[in-house]
Amino acid sequence: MTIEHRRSTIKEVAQAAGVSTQTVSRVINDRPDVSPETRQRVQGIIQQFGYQPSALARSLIQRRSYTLGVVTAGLKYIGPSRTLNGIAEKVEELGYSLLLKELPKFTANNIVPILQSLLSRQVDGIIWAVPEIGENRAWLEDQLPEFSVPLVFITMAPRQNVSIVSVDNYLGGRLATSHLLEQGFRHIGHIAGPLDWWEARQRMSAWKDGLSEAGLEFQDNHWVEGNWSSASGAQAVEKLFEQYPNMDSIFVANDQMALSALNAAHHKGLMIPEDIGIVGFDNIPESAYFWPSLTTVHQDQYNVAKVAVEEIIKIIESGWQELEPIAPKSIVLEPTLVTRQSSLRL
Amino acid sequence: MTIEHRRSTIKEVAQAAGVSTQTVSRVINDRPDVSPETRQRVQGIIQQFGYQPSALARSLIQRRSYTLGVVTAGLKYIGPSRTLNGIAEKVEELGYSLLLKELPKFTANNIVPILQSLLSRQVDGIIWAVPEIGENRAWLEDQLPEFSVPLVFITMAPRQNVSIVSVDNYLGGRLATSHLLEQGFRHIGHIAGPLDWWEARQRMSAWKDGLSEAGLEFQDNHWVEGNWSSASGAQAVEKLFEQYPNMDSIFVANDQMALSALNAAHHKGLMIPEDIGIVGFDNIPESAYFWPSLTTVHQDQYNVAKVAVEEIIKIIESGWQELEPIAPKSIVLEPTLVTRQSSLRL
DNA sequence: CTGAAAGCGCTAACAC
DNA sequence: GTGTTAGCGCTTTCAG
Repeated sequence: MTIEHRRSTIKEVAQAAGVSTQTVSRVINDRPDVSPETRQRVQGIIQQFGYQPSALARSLIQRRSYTLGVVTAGLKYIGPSRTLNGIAEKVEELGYSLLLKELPKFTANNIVPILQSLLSRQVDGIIWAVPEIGENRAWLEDQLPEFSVPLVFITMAPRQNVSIVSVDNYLGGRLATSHLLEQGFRHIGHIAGPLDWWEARQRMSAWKDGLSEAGLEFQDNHWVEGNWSSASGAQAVEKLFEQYPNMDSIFVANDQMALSALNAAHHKGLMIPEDIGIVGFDNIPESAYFWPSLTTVHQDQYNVAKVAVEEIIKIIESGWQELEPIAPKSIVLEPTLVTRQSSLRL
Repeated sequence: MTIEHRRSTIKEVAQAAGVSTQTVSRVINDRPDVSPETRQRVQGIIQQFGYQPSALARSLIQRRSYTLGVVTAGLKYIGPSRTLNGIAEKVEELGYSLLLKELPKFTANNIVPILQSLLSRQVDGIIWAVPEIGENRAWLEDQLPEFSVPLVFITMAPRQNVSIVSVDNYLGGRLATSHLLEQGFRHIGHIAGPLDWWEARQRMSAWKDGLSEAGLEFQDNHWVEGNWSSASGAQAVEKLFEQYPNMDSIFVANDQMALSALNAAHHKGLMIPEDIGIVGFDNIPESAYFWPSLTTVHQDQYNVAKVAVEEIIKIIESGWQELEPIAPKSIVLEPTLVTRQSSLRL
């Protein structure tokens, strides 16, 4: 089986087999109405020519490309790339292809051309895997009603009439906070993610609510905002120690920043978890090998992605079979707490 | 500007504007031979209809899709996803689209269908971003001669008549080893990556050569093989300490495994870098915040990717303009050493 | 069971 | 400047 330099066409195959192009079409589409002999002969020629039908021509006439568009941003971060990983695997598994667009910035606002580009290539659906930040969902309100293909969002605040698959970030924050309380920590600080991120806000609210339900006072200098990076975490933790001298533990909004918190504690000569307990968020693979190993909230981005793909393909297929349209819904997956040395003092 | 539910066609625009489809075509392609008035009228209708030409139909007739195929594997790892990040950004910048295929395994052997699928969608070129492992380049020998579109590989051993963009892994390994020697370490162990990976072998050879050029003996129990993960690094370093008791430093083939080496040293109560020096490879962003901060070899996967995209597009465009074909070449980028606390004892 | 005709949405090549 | 014809590679529809 070789890949011909000049790809052969259905016409050439038909001529060589002495049949019409429709007959070849029937063979490659496994239609029943071809005599066994004809089918065999045609298949022989197909093999011999290394013939492969043009997905392009097919998409054009069938109005269906078996291709999904995926829009992402910040692939250099672990979260988005893990998500893309899940999408790519699941899509492949279900026999679709993937057209990838990466936004130059998380908050890119001229998304119309991106969408146009995807639609002009006849994608059957679009997965929007860009985190919800600031006003970067504003376009949704005007555009969605007249949108021509199914659209599924990954990780954003629930909305009416939109299909969404998310991890419950609020629950994750609650798990982290409760755990620290159970371990006897009473002065829990927080290093937040950038608060224009929906996810960061969710985690922070959970921390606040966790404190207040435990009857603990919350002050504005008990938390500092970071930007997810280890570098920002280093700055944040420094400031937090200053602002909150009797702090005995920190819930950090992601593992990279938590790493810096561990690092800062070492520099100060503090013992972890005796002097200061630390809990992260994400459960990146390395977090089990931090020093000490990091307690963190496990969120399965990979699985979120797979569920999103299943959902959109379900919607696509149902539309194509003219079945009942599937109502948009929010699917929320639950994170879990992974307890390790950085917080366990009981 | 709205996205119409039913996408309009060139024919509809032509009718509405009272011209032929050809004229509309000229307008959307910015051809000069249209009168200003006609052009304006047509553009008005285009705006009004929200008309967007079908990239599919265009690709079909022009035999050119302005789409690149990219084949990757192991997106859950930092390296491949960083590479994809660079590819996606550069491709976007140059006005192309990206069709993404992720192999289920690094060593998947039935790559013909993958290639077929890409070619059947008329990609203008393919970037092969799967690491070279075991025999997973075997297909190249038979297939390449008759390959119909440009193909550029990222990170593999140089070969005749193949376009390749790589980081010089051997040089990286030499930088790491020399640095440890300069710092006065004389008993340098090595935690290798999986040796069916070309990159892992390069790094290891450099370590061996570095030792022997310094007149140091090398023994087979001075190194252990890992699989890039922190978990494997933890096992490897344990074994290495056993096998090589008077070891005073380790060159670890990537940062994740180096993290485990740091961790193991802490557990053993060893001081870093006084008792044991450690150097990693990759320079992941977190490595600056390990405890202590990690000396490592910086390889710019992002830049490799960008160069690869530039190269393939250069080849594509030249082919299309019927210029001199661009000869395949190997482009090798140089890594640099980033010195931090884990190895600096002078 | 098989083929001929028409056309998906667009553009190349030519006419006028 | 503009329109007509033909056709990219395939499938749909309908005739036989």
